[in-house]
Amino acid sequence: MTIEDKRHLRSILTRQKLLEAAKEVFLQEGFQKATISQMIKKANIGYGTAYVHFEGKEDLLIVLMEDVMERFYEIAEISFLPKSKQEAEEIIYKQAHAFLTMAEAERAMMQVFEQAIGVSSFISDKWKAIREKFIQRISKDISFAQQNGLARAELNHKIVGRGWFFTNEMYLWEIVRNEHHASVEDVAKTITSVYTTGLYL
Amino acid sequence: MTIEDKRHLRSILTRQKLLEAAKEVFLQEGFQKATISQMIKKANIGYGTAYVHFEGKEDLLIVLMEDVMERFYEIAEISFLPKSKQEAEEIIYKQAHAFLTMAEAERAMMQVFEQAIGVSSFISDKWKAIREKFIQRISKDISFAQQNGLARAELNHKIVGRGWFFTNEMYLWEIVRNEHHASVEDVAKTITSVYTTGLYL
DNA sequence: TAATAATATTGACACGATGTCATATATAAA
DNA sequence: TTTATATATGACATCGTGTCAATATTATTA
Repeated sequence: MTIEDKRHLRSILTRQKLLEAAKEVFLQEGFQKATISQMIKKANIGYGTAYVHFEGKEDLLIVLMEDVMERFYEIAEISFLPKSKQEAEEIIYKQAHAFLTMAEAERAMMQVFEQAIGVSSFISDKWKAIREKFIQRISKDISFAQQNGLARAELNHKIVGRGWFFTNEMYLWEIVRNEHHASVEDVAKTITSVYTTGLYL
Repeated sequence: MTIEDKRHLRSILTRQKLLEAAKEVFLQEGFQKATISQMIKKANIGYGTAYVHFEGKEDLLIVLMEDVMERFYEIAEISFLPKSKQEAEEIIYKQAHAFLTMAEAERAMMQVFEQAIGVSSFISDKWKAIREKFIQRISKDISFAQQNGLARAELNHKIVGRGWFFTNEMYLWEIVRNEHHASVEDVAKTITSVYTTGLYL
């Protein structure tokens, strides 16, 4: 349709140049130190142009994070219908492992993201949505296991689910910061073992 | 000694006035929106004076947080020598409860602190020190329990300890943000139950 | 006591980042 | 070609920071 629209194409190109420049600057400087000036300079566009395409730094980062966030949602949506304690442990291990592996795979952008969470309530809300998605899923799974007599029914599934995700999340950030001293496998294996032994019958 | 030194007394008074004003501003505006200008205005002192007494916003907050941090260290130092699984659960519950109760008791300042952790690496390091103190203590306790045949020896005590603290810490921040929907007692009871069942024999 | 030294306070200033807006430029439509 | 519309631009106003030479206050010395 508007393939022939040079103006629109130019606009898209400008936007693209800015996004690429912004990514470079974010990775190099971190979220806080990154400035619009650095980005527009690197993209060879005018200062005001940045504000035509985005509302500011936060907006730019959110667009850059979108595919990473999408992958988190995919992990969160992994279905979970175990028939035994052992089967549960296997599935839970895989999910924890996949989750923590994301931290390693996307470390650079996640580092920027972590900084941004502390500064921008907009970005903080984005992460909160991911967190709630996971917790909702986990809690539902626990509930399912309880109904099937696999898990201790006396425990509040929401509280347990949050707690389990919290352990995973904090390990995620440690890995992102490169502050972990154990391998992703060992971490996933150990926390999963304590969790499933503590919850399942 | 220097009780007669009017200059020094005046200096201490100025510092005190600034600290009090800073606290008010921090609580009202949060860490990011709080400005030196607001503080010196409230304290009725000159702008440059603030920089004579403190290096900036971060420095001011750290001084204001010192007694709260001290109390965290006290909780972390609670000794832990259980003789049975049940005894362990009781002690661990108490510690978790005390930890989460701190969040409620110091909610206002902790909210400011949380924001500051995201922005200032200096303050972030302060919290990291508290975290490591807790984790070190917990890991040691696990190790002790393992040596006495109370806990599963095949688990890496450091990984388990970190994971356990992480659950507590995240619940702490939820409580600080007033985003929790379960009582401190229920949270402490539930996460302790899963943890001790998962770890102890 | 007066002069001098030491300490504490001050606000103007330079700097750097943000977001806006009137203007300029490039493209499309008439 | 002329007019209309979409994009791009950078100068500008605003705000917060941290510094520093100047000023005010208190102590010491002669």
